[in-house]
Amino acid sequence: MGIAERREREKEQRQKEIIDAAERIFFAEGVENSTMGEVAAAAELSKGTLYLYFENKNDLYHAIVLRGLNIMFDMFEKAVAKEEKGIEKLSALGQAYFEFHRQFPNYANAILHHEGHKLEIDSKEKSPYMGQCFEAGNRIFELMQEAVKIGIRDGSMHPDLNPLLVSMVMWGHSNGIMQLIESKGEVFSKMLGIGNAEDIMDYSFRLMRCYLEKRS
Amino acid sequence: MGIAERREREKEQRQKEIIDAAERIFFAEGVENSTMGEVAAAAELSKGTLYLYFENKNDLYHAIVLRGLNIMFDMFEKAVAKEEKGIEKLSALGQAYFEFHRQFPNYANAILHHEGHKLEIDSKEKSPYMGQCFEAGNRIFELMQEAVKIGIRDGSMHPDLNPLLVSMVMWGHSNGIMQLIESKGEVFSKMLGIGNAEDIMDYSFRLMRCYLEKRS
DNA sequence: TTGATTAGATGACCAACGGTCATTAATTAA
DNA sequence: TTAATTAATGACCGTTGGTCATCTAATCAA
Repeated sequence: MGIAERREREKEQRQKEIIDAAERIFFAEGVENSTMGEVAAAAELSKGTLYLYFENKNDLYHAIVLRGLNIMFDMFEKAVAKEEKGIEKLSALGQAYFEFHRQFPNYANAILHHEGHKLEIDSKEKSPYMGQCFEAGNRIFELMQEAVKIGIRDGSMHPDLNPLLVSMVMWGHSNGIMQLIESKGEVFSKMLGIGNAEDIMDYSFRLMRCYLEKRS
Repeated sequence: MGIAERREREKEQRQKEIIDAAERIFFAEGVENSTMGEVAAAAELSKGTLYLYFENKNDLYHAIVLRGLNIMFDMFEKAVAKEEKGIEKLSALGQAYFEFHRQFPNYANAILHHEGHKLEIDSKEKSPYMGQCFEAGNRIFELMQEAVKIGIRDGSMHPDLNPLLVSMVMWGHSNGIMQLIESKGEVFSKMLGIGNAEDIMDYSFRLMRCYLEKRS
């Protein structure tokens, strides 16, 4: 029964090709300024075919976001693995976060954009890829919580910290900074003469470390 | 020569009425799900008339954002005025920020959404209201910087802090947290049993205070 | 008072887009 | 060879942001 499997592989391949094409188009012009027709042309398919593989434009977009989240998760996993102490794990996560934005700015922006949209709990409009993004986000989130817990246990972090809350806050803070850099970084650096993205990100992480470290 | 002035007043009145109508529509359904036709109907005008007062839908949207930014600025001004020490001014700013979100969630969301969009330095597409939003944002930003400078001068804040950078970071962090609450707050509180928006915001500000206070 | 001038308002109209579906083409099964 | 199933198509649809020739009414000049 090799035919069914081959069909399955071909289907996945097609899907991958469409996402590749969508990345080229969306990243070049922005999602809002891109049309499904353009993506179809880039994938050398008809527009209707796209809808055999994705529910709608937003679903296709979330397929790209999912790729980004998976890359991010891999980088985060390696970051926590290479350190022993909890506080250092978190510091490594911060570096990995920045490194991800440096290496994959397009995926990073896609994620930021995705984060900015309200996620209904009983989402009427939850497309398949949107759901997968939600789960991928949760995995990343659990990675952070685990690091905080370890940090509290090994004494490198303040014992009063609430792992869940502090992870939320760190995630929010990091994305907020990244979004600020992304949206206004150029304006700030040209008008106010402050450094590049790296400097600002670095400053932010240094400040964030203040509230994580065990205060003597 | 009262006619020209009356005309001017009437024009401003019409504009105000259109923005009022747009708020009703946009806030109820979300900008993306609202049409200019709906706004026109709500304003009891034809669609074409809207374009005599606003360049496009986005410009009209930014007129709403501008209202929000002006309210925020007023609240921030009062907040810094009522405290003496720099660190307390900043703390009051944090409270005012949260209070703004509590009192004007619609304006707050509009601002968050606006913050998430890239601002080109030589914006080809800078509409009138978009430009005014940029300036209003700068005024708010200067308010924060001033508070940090005062805090450093009066010794209530760490002397090594860079007013410009730390204001940027605070603004980014705050918006990041608010966006997280807005987009995932419900999910988190229902799934993970953590508190409401106020708790999270409060936790965030308490942590942020760690990196502002003078460390002994 | 009246005709000319001007500014504001209109809504029919257009192009572009996301999304659909009856039809066609190709592959597999009988 | 034929029937049945699956994949792909592109003409088509409804909606939307935005435009523009036309109309209306207030203002002005005489």
